[in-house]
Amino acid sequence: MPARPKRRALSPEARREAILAAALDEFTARGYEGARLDDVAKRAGVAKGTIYLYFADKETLFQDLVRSLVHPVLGMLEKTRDVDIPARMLVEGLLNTFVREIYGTRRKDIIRLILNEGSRFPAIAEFYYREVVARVIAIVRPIMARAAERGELPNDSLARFPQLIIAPMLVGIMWHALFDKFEPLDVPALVRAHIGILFGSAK
Amino acid sequence: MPARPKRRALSPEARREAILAAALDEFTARGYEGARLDDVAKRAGVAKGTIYLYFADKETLFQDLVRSLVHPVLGMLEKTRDVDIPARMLVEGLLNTFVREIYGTRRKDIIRLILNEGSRFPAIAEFYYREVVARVIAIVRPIMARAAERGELPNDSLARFPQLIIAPMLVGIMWHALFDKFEPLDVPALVRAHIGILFGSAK
DNA sequence: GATATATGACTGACCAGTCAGTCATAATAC
DNA sequence: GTATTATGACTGACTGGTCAGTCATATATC
Repeated sequence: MPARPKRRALSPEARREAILAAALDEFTARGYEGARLDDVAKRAGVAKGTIYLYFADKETLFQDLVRSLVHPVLGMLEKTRDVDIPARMLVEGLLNTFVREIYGTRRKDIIRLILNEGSRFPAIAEFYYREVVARVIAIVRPIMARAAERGELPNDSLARFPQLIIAPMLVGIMWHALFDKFEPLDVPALVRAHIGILFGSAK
Repeated sequence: MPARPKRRALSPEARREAILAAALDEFTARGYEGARLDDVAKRAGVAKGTIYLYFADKETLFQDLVRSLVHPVLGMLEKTRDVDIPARMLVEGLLNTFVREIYGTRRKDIIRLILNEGSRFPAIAEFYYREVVARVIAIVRPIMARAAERGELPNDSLARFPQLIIAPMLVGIMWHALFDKFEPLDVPALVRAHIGILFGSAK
């Protein structure tokens, strides 16, 4: 039990994590431009110069932050590839995972950060599109098309517009950030209602 | 045809409009923090000091900009109040208006600005919630509830979560700003597909 | 004591907001 | 109608403060 952590008590990896965690807090609270590296440093318990030992500059810090939080999700995605399951099961799995692993965690803040700052960071937008959005669509689309052929779905709308599947989740994230204090939104219930509309209410 | 516009060629109102138009461009392109008033002035063909003759400060300029673009929509809303029409007709009208008057105009940039900066401008978020979001919900909810009772809708999901109605539009706006260059999205078709899912495809 | 790591005072660029001065136009005088 | 004076909208150089990024120095580690 180290009574008081001496300097350099943390491993380089742990220090990097501490800086990323602090950066998440600051970027989330103030946006990219508004976040100050002095505050990130203070929050991470580190001097400002130390940040520059781990990250080239503010933009790299931001991009590495996004990547570090998006990466684990890519692993989950891999598991869902090349499966042949009923459409409803896929969508329920996808949305439940989303509620649990993204809406229920700090990752929702990353989604918001990407949506908010993405147009000013083409590299981030492209990275996210290529690594996440395109992959999810590539998984979902053929399964929805098959479901439409089989008559599990009344038509091919979801195959043509897989965006319709996650749209309510994104709105849930935005609502939570902007309007929850005026009118709280029960996002898990929202998602259940959404699934009911897409596939007909379960009995 | 004035060969070269003399000083004070514009009416005060026109000058105010010019500044707001320039501000829309700059805030849209760079976000609130990123926008520089020097650039707004240059774009409006005005000296920086002039901006301060019309607006108290940067924040006021931003808020007045949002209000000036949201205001006309409030008028449209009024016309939709206290009607008793079939749910499908209301939703189609609402979404078509959205596509035409918001997605098809610069107003979509205002929506994005509100979604992006709203959490850092509680005044804006509250204004937008109270003046727009809450009103739309107040109009839509009873009509959806009635439709559910009448059997026009299979259940009361849309009455409980009117957010499900506009969610695809918001995703359309975001997609357009972030991912359209990688994979274009046909938003009017998206909306038609969405209506088909909500109410069953029209024959 | 040599190397690796960390610090935080410092620098320079940047930018919101200011204000003394300008000048086109309006008002008044003749 | 012309000259003189007054007005205030407009200008842009300037100021004060902020903050990303640097680097000489300090501290830990072996």
